[in-house]
Amino acid sequence: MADGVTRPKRADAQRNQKALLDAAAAVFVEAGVEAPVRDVAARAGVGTATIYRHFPTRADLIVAVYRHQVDALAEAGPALLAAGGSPYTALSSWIDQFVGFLVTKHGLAHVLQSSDACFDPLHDYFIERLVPVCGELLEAAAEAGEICPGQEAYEFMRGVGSICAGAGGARHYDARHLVTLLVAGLRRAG
Amino acid sequence: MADGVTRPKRADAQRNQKALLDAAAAVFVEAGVEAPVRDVAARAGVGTATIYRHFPTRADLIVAVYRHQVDALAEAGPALLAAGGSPYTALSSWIDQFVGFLVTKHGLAHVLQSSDACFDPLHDYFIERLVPVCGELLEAAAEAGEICPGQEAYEFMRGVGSICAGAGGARHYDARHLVTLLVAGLRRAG
DNA sequence: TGACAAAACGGAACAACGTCCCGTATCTTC
DNA sequence: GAAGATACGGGACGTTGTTCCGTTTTGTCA
Repeated sequence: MADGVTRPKRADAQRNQKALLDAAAAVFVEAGVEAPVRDVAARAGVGTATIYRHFPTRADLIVAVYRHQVDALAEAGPALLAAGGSPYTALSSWIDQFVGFLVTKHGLAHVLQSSDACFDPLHDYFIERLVPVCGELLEAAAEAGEICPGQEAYEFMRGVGSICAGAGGARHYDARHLVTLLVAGLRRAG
Repeated sequence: MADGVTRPKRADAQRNQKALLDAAAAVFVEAGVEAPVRDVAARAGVGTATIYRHFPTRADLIVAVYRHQVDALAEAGPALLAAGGSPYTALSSWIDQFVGFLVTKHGLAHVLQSSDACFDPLHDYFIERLVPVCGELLEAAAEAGEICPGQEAYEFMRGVGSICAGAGGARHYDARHLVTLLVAGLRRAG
């Protein structure tokens, strides 16, 4: 709160923060989100301590890199519902978008479901932004009688995330297909 | 082959191997299968190199600890099919047993789906023993018209494993329930 | 029984990584 | 342009996986 009154960051700090974000985005693509901190720092041309100053935990850095995309996903949910198709179709499409997001970010799904406290900020951000949206979609589909009611949104999202995490470089493994099974299962099992 | 002609291991080697298995089983319960190698060695009262001599990779140790239980699971599949219930019920029960096995072994599901080459022996052992069994169950259920045909056993097992891996200490996450959804999805989606 | 060679052992050593500390450099403000 | 606050850089420390090498234990054969 009261963003305006806080003194602006020093120019070099702003520069380094941007350099770190760019470097992290590039390194994450090449080596996954679990790439060594030193690599990100080196690519940004800063010392290792600087990365900790700007992003106390790795999770903070990951959140900063992907915040826009997560927000876009969060906004896509209500849009799909409002688009007029059936709620189940909207749910299905949204989950598919979520899967598409996760499987293209090497290692992201993996750390997302990690129980390591160091990733809590990441976990919390995803929960805060996406679980409510998923909850709306599930509820709408349940009210329309398209799926069995009572499915917890958090649990479901985590299940989808887990299935995506299993995709890490495996052949003969189609996360999209398995998630389709999971979504289809909502129609039948309670 | 020709087990009889290979010279038996030295007495101290046999002793240490047993001590390591016992120690590993205990440490895995307390700290998960990713517990530090030093901890297992210390609990067994041996040096760190000894553990590598007996079990070149961590996966070899894990396989040795859980081999009996995996074998029992593999044998349970045909038994369930022969028991007379519907193939879908047999499949469902068997998968439930698999889930029960995984969720009680901290971290096992997690390393099972790891892409780290160090876990390949573990991965391979599970595939070799369980995928064929799952394939039989899937095929039987498909032939009985209870599920859509064409589901790859490996992919399905891996999906179940991934869902279990997501359970690592999370509250509000019921791996069994999600797997039930996945199994139910087999009936509907292709 | 005693000695010798093979087998196995133990702990130190090395490398990779996450994290933190402290002396130094840079920036803002006046 | 000087002073104080802010931020920086790279080295230091702790943890873990893995390997090397001098030492000990074991099995065997005289």
